Amino acid sequence: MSLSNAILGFLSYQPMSGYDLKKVFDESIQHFWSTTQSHIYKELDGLEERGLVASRAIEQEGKPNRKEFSLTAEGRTALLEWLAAPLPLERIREGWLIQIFFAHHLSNEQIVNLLRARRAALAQKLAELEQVDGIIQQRKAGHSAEQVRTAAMWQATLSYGHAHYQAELNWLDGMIQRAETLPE
Amino acid sequence: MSLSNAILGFLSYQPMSGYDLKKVFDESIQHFWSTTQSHIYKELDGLEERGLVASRAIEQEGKPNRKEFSLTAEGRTALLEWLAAPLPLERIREGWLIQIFFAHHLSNEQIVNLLRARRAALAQKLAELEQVDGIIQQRKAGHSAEQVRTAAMWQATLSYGHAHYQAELNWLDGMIQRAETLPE
DNA sequence: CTGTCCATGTAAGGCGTTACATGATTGT
DNA sequence: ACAATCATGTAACGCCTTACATGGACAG
Repeated sequence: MSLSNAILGFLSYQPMSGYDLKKVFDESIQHFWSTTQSHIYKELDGLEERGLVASRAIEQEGKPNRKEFSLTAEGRTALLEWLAAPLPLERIREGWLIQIFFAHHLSNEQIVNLLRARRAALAQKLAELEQVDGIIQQRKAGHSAEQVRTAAMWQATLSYGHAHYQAELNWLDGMIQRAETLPE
Repeated sequence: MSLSNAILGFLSYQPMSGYDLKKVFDESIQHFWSTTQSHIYKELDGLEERGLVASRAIEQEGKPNRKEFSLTAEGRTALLEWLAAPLPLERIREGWLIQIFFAHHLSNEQIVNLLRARRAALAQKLAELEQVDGIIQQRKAGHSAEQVRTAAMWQATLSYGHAHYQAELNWLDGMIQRAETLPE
């Protein structure tokens, strides 16, 4: 559901091939939604069957032919409907909390190692996020209402990631202290 | 991977049937990991094939027979190994951020509605978390090192959820303000 | 001459959910 | 009378990932 709507969203800007879509995914929403080429191709098939997108073949010289997809009127309607209706909350699903839940089987030192390793990985993700911020600044050039709105929403997804990583970092710092003084 | 290790984790306390496992899942880790009975049964089959758990049939009167699973020595080793090794970070995967990313297609009012709806849902989840806290207090009775450690880790998963919900709530409050004054 | 870009896909499998089937016992 | 609890599973499907296949153009 999310993937197909993301595809509709990108096609609302301009017609694109599956290959193009993979690139824009990686450039703009990869920090909160990743996907694979094969999945995109499959999903495009489904979308076409449902009449939400239409394709046309484009012959090219020196390069493989392209299959370009564009939004149909129904596709645009479906996108707008999906955008406007609040989604049900997905519950937290963090495999690594299972580790924490049963971590009392480990030594305090092992627990602290676990937490520190995660802290380091998280700090690196945060740094990567800053780079996405750079990309947004580059693209932001325009001043039309539409461009300001688009940039604001992009930035919102970034600050969401920022807030979450930062919250977890703080939690980890507190946990590391507590784990050090647990009765063995 | 996570589910099978969660099962091993619970079996490290005592032998249990698939039915029992579903209950302890719902009582203790449902706030960050949900699952279904059918999935548990399937996973138990796999675990038994791999020699990490062993089953025995127990006949009962007036009730359906049980199939009780217990950890084997290999199972215990596998659990301890899995617990001690840091897991790779799973990337953020929030379908609803796709909504936000393309929300510039909506009116400011619609965007604010979206944010407020999520805010309400989130506040309710937070309240539910507080209830889990009550359950922990009940169980905490003992004072042995083992009991203190177990309770501390349980509580840690709770405060993790708390931190995340609270961070998102704060983010939402900021976003609602910004969305109200976006150029249309 | 090695690797990356362009471009489209197939096949297989893992993880997870929903719906369904069965049937006795106990509580309201 | 009706629903919940106890207890185990099967079948079908959805979402997603990994690995694989193909092949020309172009840059180092």
